[in-house]
Amino acid sequence: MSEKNLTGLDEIVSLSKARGFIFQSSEVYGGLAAVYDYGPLGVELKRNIQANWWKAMTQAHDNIVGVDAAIFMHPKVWEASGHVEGFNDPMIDDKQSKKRYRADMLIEQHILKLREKGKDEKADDLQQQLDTTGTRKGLCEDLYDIIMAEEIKSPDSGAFDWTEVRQFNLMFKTHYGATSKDDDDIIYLRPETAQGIFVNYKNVLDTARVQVPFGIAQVGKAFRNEVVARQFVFRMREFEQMEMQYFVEPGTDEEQYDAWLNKRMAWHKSLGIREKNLRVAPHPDDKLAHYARAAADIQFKFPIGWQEVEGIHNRTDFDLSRHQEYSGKKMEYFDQREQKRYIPYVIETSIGLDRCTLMVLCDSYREEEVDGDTRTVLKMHPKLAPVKAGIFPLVKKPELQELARKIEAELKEDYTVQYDESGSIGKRYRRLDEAGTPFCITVDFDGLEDNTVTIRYRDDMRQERVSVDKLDAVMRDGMKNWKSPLD
RNA sequence: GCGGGAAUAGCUCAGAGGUAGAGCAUCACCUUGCCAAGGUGAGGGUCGCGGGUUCGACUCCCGUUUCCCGCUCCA
Repeated sequence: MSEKNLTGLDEIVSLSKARGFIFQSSEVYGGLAAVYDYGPLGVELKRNIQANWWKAMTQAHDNIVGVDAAIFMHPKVWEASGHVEGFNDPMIDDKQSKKRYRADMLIEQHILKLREKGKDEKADDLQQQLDTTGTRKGLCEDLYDIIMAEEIKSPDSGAFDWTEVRQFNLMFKTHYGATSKDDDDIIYLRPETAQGIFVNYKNVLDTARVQVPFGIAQVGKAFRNEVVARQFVFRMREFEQMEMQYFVEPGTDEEQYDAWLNKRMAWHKSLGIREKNLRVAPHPDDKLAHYARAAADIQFKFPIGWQEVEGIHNRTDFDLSRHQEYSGKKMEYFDQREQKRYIPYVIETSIGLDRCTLMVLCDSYREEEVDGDTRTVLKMHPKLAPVKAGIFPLVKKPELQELARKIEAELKEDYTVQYDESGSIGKRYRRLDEAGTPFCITVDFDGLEDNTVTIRYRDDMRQERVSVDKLDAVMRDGMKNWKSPLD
């Protein structure tokens, strides 16, 4: 059986639309950039992944609990977290070299040069102007005016060919309150779900009878005004995170970090993702985020290259300390046994649900040659499949329809199933191959005599004769013992 | 954000200054005894959107939106 490798996301995008996994948002109005909607198959797949994660993180551990925090949060949260400060840089682009600079840094360098040349008076004047930016026309305009007036040139190209100054704030703003229009009433759509966990850390500690080390898990939407949002659902402006923050005693954080990195990698494999397409990529120390002591990505080999699906971070006590500072509320944990007090360190596991869904689609997508014909099939783990079984009468005869409907009604109790009697039997098999459906059940006339049906497997198209009573058990086994087809 | 390319039916695409086609998909009826290709028919597009040129624009020009590739950016 020969196969074609994906060379880009095109096939996935087409299939997603044609079969109803993922659509572009507001398509009838021309689409909204970097926003996507999940269709009937997509929502099932996504929810299955989410449910699997939730179970693996909460149910499977006795010291991890869940929360569901609101998207809106007090604006001070984002001051404490560092997002307000960190996302407000005014940037300017050199049109010649295509390089981007922080506008205020350009001016500061220029001032330094002036001082080197002994033009202190001029430098003082500029410094004064720089210190008062935002008081004349506006932050960006004031900076731009200085650069224009001083004819500051690009450090790289020496060109004087600038775009205007723009602010890249990655947080979405909105107004809180129906009549609000003042800047005072601005709140943000959360750029990460983690803060919803940190601000509830005390509540959980006080109510859930947990002791360090313990974890809080959450699934929810987050929003970022990415400068470049692209590549289908890989980088979206509205996306869903599945996060777990694990609170540990300082000093044990490195060990816990390693442990969680391993556990999370194991989870990805448990989804049936092929090992050759997974890897861990540690962040070099100089690339670490402001809050992190150590960080690594779990990456998947997408058709567009190795890309991050999940991040594991040692966030230290940065977040809790900052919230203690900004809120004035104690974030310490008191260890009764050791009689000591400390602010816990936090190990974060943060995975993009949309990226994970895309990963499953990419990893399972196959185009196979079958008798000179191309079969498109999604060989995903059966437990993730949007539709678990197709149920077909071999031909459209009332007796067969009746038994097929009866089987459908029974299986419906526990599985998502699809009844189909249109077209040839082969066509129906192939149709569900594209939806990743692991089992197809076909009712024929022999079966009316001995209460048996044919079950056909998606991965190898193998067929088996089974008793109707055993269907549930056969499917259960098939799901439990499934192994990713090697290629 | 910059540079380049693209946008025609649900999907993949052809076409062309005189108001659009194919394959697949969808639906109906017939057929069909286990791997997409049987028969008959049907639905579906103001050719991304807005302007302009023209007797006439899907086609030419301008703008805009969206997507793709590269750069840039990326908590």
